[in-house]
Amino acid sequence: MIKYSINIFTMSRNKIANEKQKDERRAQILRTSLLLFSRKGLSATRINDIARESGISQGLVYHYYRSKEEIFTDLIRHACENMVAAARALEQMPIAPEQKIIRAVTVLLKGLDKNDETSWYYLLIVQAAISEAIPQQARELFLLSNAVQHEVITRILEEGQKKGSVKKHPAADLAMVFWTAVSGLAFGKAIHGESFHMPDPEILSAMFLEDRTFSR
Amino acid sequence: MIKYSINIFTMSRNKIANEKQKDERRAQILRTSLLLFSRKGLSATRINDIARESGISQGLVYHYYRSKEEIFTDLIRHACENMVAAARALEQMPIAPEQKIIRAVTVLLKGLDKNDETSWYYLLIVQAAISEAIPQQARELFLLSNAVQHEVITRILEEGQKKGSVKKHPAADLAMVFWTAVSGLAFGKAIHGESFHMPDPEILSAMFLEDRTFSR
DNA sequence: GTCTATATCCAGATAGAC
DNA sequence: GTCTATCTGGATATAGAC
Repeated sequence: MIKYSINIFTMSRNKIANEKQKDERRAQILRTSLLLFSRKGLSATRINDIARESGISQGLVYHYYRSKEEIFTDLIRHACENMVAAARALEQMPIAPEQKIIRAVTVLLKGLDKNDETSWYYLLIVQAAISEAIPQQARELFLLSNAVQHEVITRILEEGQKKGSVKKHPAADLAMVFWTAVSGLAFGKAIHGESFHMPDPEILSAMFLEDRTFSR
Repeated sequence: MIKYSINIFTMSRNKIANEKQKDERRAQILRTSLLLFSRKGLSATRINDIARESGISQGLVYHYYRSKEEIFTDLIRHACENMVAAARALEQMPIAPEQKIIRAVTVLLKGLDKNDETSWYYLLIVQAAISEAIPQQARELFLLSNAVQHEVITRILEEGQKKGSVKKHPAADLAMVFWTAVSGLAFGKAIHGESFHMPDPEILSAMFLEDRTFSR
């Protein structure tokens, strides 16, 4: 009883510390899971691999997550939130539409090229997109963020078409080719790993912009 | 003894019939496996699923194939052989390089759009490419055929550049973007299924060819 | 919170009857 | 050739000691 009451303070501090440590552990599990999932996919990745690579026991993983699927879905959620946030931020920028396109291409290519968590996220999304054997929730998150990204790029392209800096194909089609190219690159990266060298962003941008956009 | 000798003829005929039936069964297993692998990937596809979808028992699968991996590798081999053969055939055609590019784009897009075995093969290759958890042999086949395809397109692009019909970026880079776009489309197809509508082949071709190639 | 041990389940592969 | 029944291994998830 005494022990209990005099420890309210201490407990409170410990709780905070514990929460912090718990978050760190979770982050650690997420990080190694991200790497493994992005390389092998959900169903070929073993909880055991995740535990070993995280330097903890298999049982402990279940202290932080209820299942492998939950880890996966959590990662997809983070990935999607980041992508959507980036898309919205891009759209809000006070620059010309063609500059937004160039910037989007540049940022995406750089992210893919970096060979760190950022690129792993792309590959994870590729994994999630491609297999039917992923959690329902993860699939929904992915499709939603996909739709948002497509809409944003479509709007930017349309804006550019109005002022004549973007090629005149239907904007939705162009947007589709845009994301197609990006996923193709993520894909190339997934295949060839570090030896894959990204194309010059200009090659890609040029595919959507009118030539004069560059020459002036 | 008698039974044996009088059956030499019959056996011979049966053997032929059996061989034929065996081939059909194998083809049947391959077809259903192709569909399943292309949708869920190697490790999420169960031998049991393959058996059920093929209308046979699980045990019987092992009469025709030694393992799940063998089926997978067999499929990849077929896919790669076809891709390489198509690439070589394209290169040999007696038409202008820019026409070869247009034709390649058209054929690839049509194949992806068809929603039959052809498109499943693309998706299978995507599956194979993306996961580290595939048989070594399958990976090697894939990388080899990839290299060949890349070389073929590079040569065609270079040829076109000489006569001025293809854009002047480094040919190897353009070729990479070419295959990147194709895999991106396969990828889009994998995600959105039948609702995914392929872009006009011209949009893609135009990304590699000089404008005058179309207008003249 | 963390580990080890273990229960449970499921999938790949085999054996053997028909 | 085909099936059913079974073995075996491995992976998820849980229980319980510390």
